[in-house]
Amino acid sequence: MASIQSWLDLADTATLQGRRYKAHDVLFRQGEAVSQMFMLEAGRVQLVRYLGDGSSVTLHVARSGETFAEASLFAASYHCDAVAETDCLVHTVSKAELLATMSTNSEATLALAKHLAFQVRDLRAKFEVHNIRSLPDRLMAWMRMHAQGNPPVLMLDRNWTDIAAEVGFTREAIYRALSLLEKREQIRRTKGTIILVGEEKASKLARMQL
Amino acid sequence: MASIQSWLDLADTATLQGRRYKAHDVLFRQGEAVSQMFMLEAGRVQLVRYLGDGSSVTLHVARSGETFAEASLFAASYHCDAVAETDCLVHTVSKAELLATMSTNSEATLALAKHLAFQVRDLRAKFEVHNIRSLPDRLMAWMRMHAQGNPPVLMLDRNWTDIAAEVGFTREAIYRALSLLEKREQIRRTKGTIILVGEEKASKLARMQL
DNA sequence: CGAAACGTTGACCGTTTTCAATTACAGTGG
DNA sequence: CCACTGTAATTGAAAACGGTCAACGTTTCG
Repeated sequence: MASIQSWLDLADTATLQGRRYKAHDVLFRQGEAVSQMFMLEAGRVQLVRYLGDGSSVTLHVARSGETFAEASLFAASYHCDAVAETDCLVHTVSKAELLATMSTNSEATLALAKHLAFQVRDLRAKFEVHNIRSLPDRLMAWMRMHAQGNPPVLMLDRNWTDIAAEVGFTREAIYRALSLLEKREQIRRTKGTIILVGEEKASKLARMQL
Repeated sequence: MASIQSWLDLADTATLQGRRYKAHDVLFRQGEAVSQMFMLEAGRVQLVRYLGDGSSVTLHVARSGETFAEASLFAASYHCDAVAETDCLVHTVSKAELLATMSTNSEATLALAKHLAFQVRDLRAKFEVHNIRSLPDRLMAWMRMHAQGNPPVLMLDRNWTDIAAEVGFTREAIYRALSLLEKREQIRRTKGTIILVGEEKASKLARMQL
């Protein structure tokens, strides 16, 4: 949230408006002229594109803390619909104001670029993890990515149900994978933390047992 | 490729250097001071982070046409290794030059922001598709996302093997899904193109047969 | 205190992966 | 113009894997 505020802060604070929507409310429609960008404080917003024949594709589901419609800043009209999936609270910034600010204040633009660059890096990393088919492997990759220190230790600040969703498997499957990894001695579980055991030590055991 | 060039063009063209690497060559190492950013013209580059215990995680695999290490522009040192997976041709831009240009030329910064914003939008969309579990559904979503016109038609410029990889399933599974979708009349295949049949017409049939 | 959410494990079942085999082409050299 | 070769497109069958359902103990929180 801190990083998100950072570049929005650069816009004239006065123009930053908070606004509430109820579930199913429409924030904007495909084709409408772009008037503002958004930062979701709470709730979920669905971005959907409608095709010529009436069918649709969900392009993204924005969650609390995210900004969205950034690309619209560079387009004349929105290229998808934004509909509140739940009640939500968003902050809106006028496109015109933002562009005005950025044309003079290069620092503001840099802040935006930075925000986006990190976003890209994170999304790519997430994507890489999701490309791993095997559950144990994917989970290990996810844990490695979030672990720190030597040996790598993972601090669990969220519950496994959440993590399961992020990793892209069901809660149950994750638990099974966890106990498998523990049996293979690739990880060691303690209340609130997970220690990732080094390849060398673990892989020998794993190969024998399986 | 056009859009990628667009913001690199804004950097002093003289400083834009082409450079070749052979497979396994190292472009930069984690911890090194950031000196440049990259645009991959051809080949594949792996971005890998090493952990304290020597194990590693792949953060991303850059492919031809992509830029990478954009986030490093805002960091003092690279946070991962970049290793050529194949022989490749990259364009490099000095970080110092780029920052200098951007501090005065707000247009250049906006161009970068635009490039990144589109990247974010595309990645999110890709991600959304990958979150669909069912192969037929995911494939339909992918096709809808890439189709144009009414009825939505998909022009096949790549072979299915490639597409299968992008969609996140094996080649064989995709073929099976294709024939299933055709049987259900959700799509109609002809040499080089696929027509997406409207929900209404197709879904009735599908429900009966299954 | 009780309901709801979280953590955990087992069994069963449907979908995908794998492995294997076959067909369809496009380009190549004779 | 044809046999020849390699890659893409298909389809089949068996095995592996994760989803779903079910059951139960444990926390959490109003």
